[in-house]
Amino acid sequence: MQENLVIVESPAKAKTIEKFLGKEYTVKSSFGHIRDLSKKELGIDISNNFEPHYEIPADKKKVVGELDKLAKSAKTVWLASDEDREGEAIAWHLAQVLGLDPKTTKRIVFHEITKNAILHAVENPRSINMDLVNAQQARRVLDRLVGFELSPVLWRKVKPSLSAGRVQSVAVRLIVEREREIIAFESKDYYRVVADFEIAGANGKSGAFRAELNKRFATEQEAEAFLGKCKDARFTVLNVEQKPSKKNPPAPFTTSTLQQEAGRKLGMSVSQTMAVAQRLYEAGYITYMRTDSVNLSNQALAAAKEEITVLFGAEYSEVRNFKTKSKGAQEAHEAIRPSYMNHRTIEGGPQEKRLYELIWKRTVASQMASAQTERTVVDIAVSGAAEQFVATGEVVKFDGFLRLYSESVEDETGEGEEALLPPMKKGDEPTAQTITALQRFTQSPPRYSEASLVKRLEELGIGRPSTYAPTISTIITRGYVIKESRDGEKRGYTQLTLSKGKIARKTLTETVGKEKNKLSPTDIGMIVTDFLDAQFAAVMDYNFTASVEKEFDEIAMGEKSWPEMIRSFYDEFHSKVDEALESKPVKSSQMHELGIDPKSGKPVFVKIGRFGPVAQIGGAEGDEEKPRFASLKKGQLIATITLDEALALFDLPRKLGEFEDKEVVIGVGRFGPYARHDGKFVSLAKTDDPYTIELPRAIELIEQKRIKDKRMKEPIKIFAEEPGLQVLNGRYGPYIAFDGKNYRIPKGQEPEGLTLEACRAIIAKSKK
DNA sequence: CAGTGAGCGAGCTTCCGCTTGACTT
Repeated sequence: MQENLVIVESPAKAKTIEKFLGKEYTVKSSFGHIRDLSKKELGIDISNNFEPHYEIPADKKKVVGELDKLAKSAKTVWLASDEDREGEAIAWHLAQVLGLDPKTTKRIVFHEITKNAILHAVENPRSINMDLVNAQQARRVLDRLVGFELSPVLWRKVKPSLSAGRVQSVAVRLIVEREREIIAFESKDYYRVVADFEIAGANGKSGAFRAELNKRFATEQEAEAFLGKCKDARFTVLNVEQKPSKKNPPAPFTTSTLQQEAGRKLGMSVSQTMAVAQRLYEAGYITYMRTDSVNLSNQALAAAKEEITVLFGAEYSEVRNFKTKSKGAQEAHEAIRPSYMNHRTIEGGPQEKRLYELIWKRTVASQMASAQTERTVVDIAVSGAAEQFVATGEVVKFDGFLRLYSESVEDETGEGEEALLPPMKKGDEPTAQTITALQRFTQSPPRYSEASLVKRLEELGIGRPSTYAPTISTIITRGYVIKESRDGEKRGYTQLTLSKGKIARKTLTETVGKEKNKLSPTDIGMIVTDFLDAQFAAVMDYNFTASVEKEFDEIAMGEKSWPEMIRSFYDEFHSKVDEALESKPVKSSQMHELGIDPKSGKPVFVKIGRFGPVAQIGGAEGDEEKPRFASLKKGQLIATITLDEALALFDLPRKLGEFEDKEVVIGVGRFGPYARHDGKFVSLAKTDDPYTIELPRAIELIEQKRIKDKRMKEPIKIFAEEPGLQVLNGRYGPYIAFDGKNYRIPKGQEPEGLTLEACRAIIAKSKK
């Protein structure tokens, strides 16, 4: 009989802890929650104090069965789930399901996976904190009520299969509101003036530097007038100011900041980042990746200090403790950090390596000295003008953490580069080589990226580290939001240059609005947001989560009863649900007229049709002829599409001509632009434009596809001894086909290198 | 799954947070 059973949430954690605890302890994992409200029904008895009905989901039965067996035969069961609301609830559900005796069941917690922390926890067990459990039940019940009452309202009033919830609906609202700001934004132009100066140095060598005028001009005329004044002006250094400044390293990674930096520096999506981090965690390279804590264990602090001293010298080390700023943080874990500070790199795929290195650098940098810089600001007067030029320079006196890491910023403008300035003093008279007035434009706020949306949600205290990635995928799969890149448009701008006493005017072009993987709302996203906002303002409020969190905290402190808290929310909420069910359905089929089609003379409409947003020519009242339809492209909105854009949609499908006596047709389908020939589809390349592509190129694509298909069908490997066994290429990668059945090849095995014995082993193994 | 643009209307859809495999050809 096993003396002790310890139950944690994660299997990787269980493995590590088992090593620390020795032979008398078996450590198992619950794989997260083991019970939940029914999947199909509400699972809450509203008239009976919101009594929840919990079930063990089908995919948890096995784990629970195993734990039950072990618990029955153990003398002491230790519940070691995380120390937060959800962890406490997991412990309670385990105690309930496994029928554990409160007297012999011990609840233990630790924030870091170190031998000392765990031994200390084992020496200081407590019992389950029911107040904390109740706070979790309140959270769970509230989310269920909101989600399962709002969603059916949407099915009835807007469209089937839609969803709404405390987190996702607010996430969509953020994106909708940002889009509306962008639509309403009117860009204004202005002129900024930059001068390239030269100044004679002490040793006869001259130094060059750049300065910007402290005033921006509203019109070209004003800018030109100023350049005119500069023609014969004298430039005098008025003031030189030097100020030391200090830059501190950023805190170690949390889930949210890791997602942001991996997005910006490595171009990874939020879900990619989490998948790679999961692999690093399972391989033992990093600590747990779903955390809101910036805390590092003492052991980690000491290891970082040692590593920094070895790599850069003791003067680069500075031990720092960071404090969590984000709302609602529960801090059950450490920050995301390398398990071993002295492992600068790891074995693994390129993504694993890069993400690990990022985590390593960020963690180590957080324990490094501040960077010391000296900023110099020089004001330069212009004779005959009130404006002044300002040159700023920055010299790094001591690089500190910058030697290892600098945090990136989203949507950098690239303006205001800071360089080293040549020595100058008051009264010096630099000469202006060229003075340039550049037309610039004010910019609309940027669309959210996945990571910047996560950042905003975290600031609002909405969602948890484990839900950021799933929330994004939910709002995309529901069709509320799309992730899209835009090429941008060309725009001309004016440049005035004063050089050698003459002003030259030039028009240059630049690309604006180029975006990669940004989030924007769909028409349905906008309609649902407006509907919910009008009917359920309380839930859609950005502070809703924060205010219910406050109440959950009061429940956790034992100051409030959870059914009472839910009751005071629910009664008003439910009456709003009833009201909304009485309201008129949202007129999603309402048509907006864009204008007249010049070819047919008929009106052009856009509306939400059965299959989404659609443009329509004709079909006005009294028109006998059948209207023509064309679906809007991804990213086009009913609110903003122009007549020309709508008309362009009718140019597809296009017949290009014939190839091998069969028609070649270009269209745009669910998977993007395609060429259709002889009943087969070939996707166009990213560089091909469906509106301009010509027959020879389409034939090229069709022939390429044929070669590829043929290659796919050819077996990777066959064996003379066993002709029925083949290694083939399939949709999901290479696999083994044998005796009418297919077998996947385990990770880490090269399909080309498989021997017949190895294949048979794989088959035998999977048959078990 | 690569178009579709009605009128019999069944039965279905959905939340947030904790955690990982299982498994498609």
